[in-house]
Amino acid sequence: MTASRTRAAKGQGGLLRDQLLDIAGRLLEDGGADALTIRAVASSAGVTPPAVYLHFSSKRELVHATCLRVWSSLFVELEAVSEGISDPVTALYETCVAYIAFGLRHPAQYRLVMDGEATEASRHNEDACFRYFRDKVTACREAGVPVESPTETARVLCSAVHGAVSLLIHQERDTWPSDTARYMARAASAAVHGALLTASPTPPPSMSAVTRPD
Amino acid sequence: MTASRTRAAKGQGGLLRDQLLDIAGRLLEDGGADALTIRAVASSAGVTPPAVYLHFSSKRELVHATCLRVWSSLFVELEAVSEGISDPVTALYETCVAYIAFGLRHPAQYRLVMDGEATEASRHNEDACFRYFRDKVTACREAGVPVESPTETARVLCSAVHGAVSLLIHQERDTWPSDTARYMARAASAAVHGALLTASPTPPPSMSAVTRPD
DNA sequence: TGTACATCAGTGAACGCGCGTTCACTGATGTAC
DNA sequence: TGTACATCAGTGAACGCGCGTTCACTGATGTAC
Repeated sequence: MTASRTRAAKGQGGLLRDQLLDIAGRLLEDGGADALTIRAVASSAGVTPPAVYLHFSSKRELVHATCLRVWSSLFVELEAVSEGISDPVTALYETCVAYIAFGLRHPAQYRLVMDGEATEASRHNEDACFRYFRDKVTACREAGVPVESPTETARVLCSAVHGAVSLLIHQERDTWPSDTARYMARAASAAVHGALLTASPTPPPSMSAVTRPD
Repeated sequence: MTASRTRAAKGQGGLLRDQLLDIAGRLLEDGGADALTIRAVASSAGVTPPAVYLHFSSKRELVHATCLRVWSSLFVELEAVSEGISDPVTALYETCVAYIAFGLRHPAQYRLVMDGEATEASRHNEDACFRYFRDKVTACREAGVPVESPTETARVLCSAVHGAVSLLIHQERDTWPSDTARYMARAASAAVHGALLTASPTPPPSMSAVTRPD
């Protein structure tokens, strides 16, 4: 529906491809996954639907390329966090905060990659993300934190941070906690404490386990 | 598609309604949310699509009724758990386990009520569920666990158990951890420990906070 | 330097599909006289 | 006891919709001779 557009020059057909991906991202933000259709993308680009097929062989591939973009921007943000943090537990905590922040900042994108249908590439990226967290857990163990199984611990950790994102983005924005930063910090803190403190043989929770004798 | 069916007797038209809801649940289990269509429900019941409108005024209402069933069976299971558990922290923990178990046992139903579009009634039930957890947290506080804000703590707790369900049901079943019961216990334990131990002013996670001097 | 041609970024119209939903109708059954 | 009638659980055919996708075509542009 966007106004006229000048046709790309001879060798520059590929420019449309990037433009279509930009638009796909914007559609996702504005209207969620249902708004991401070939026709909407085309019309937003000021182009007819068949033009999309010049660059993506199917809708599936368009969605797939959109997902890859989301994953890579998430990875960039996560990797930027640990730089200059020497305490591995603190680094893990800040990684959790960054993950939650990313999800809350891009709810539709987050839903697409996590709730969307699982392609092989999406599985691969999910796995890479999991391994990223597991490596951070392993670093904690190497620094002396008692962790029996980094894989199991990372799974618990990931489920907690995923939940922190997921719970909010599946409800109306006006029911979100007033102080989002505080929520993120608290959720990340609980995730790390919960995952690491149960990483060595621990009795199930009971009064005596959670009250500290003063 | 199910074989012939004998038409209901004179006053018994309502029988079809329950049958349609049973079928809706089964379709959900077998094929996910996409499989839940008016036409599929009708054809599974051995009836034509317009017959569905004798009992539900729209697809939305059919879905809505299906959601209500899911919520009420979840509540029944949660409430059965606490009976006979005197330690409130243990009761909270067992509630978390039961919640996760329910979600993993009914993935499609869980997705429908949590990821589906938010009707007023679904919001009401989500809220009731949240309050259920919050009351359990409050019980812990009354027993002496230091909890600054039960609402905030319950939110963190809910996000963790929701994540424990959500993370698994959004991936292929063959990538699930081999020992599901162990996963549930660990995730629930981490959720409760994480939520309660950060419920009073706590420094952010760091090496010194998670290593116990022996 | 002019012209024929190949290239390539797009267009325009149409396809079949499954969906939710509507509408006029049917035919068995309990009930009133 | 027999018959006309109202009731009501369903049918059958069709509607419009937006979708992904296909196919034959167009028209500007760089290039070879």
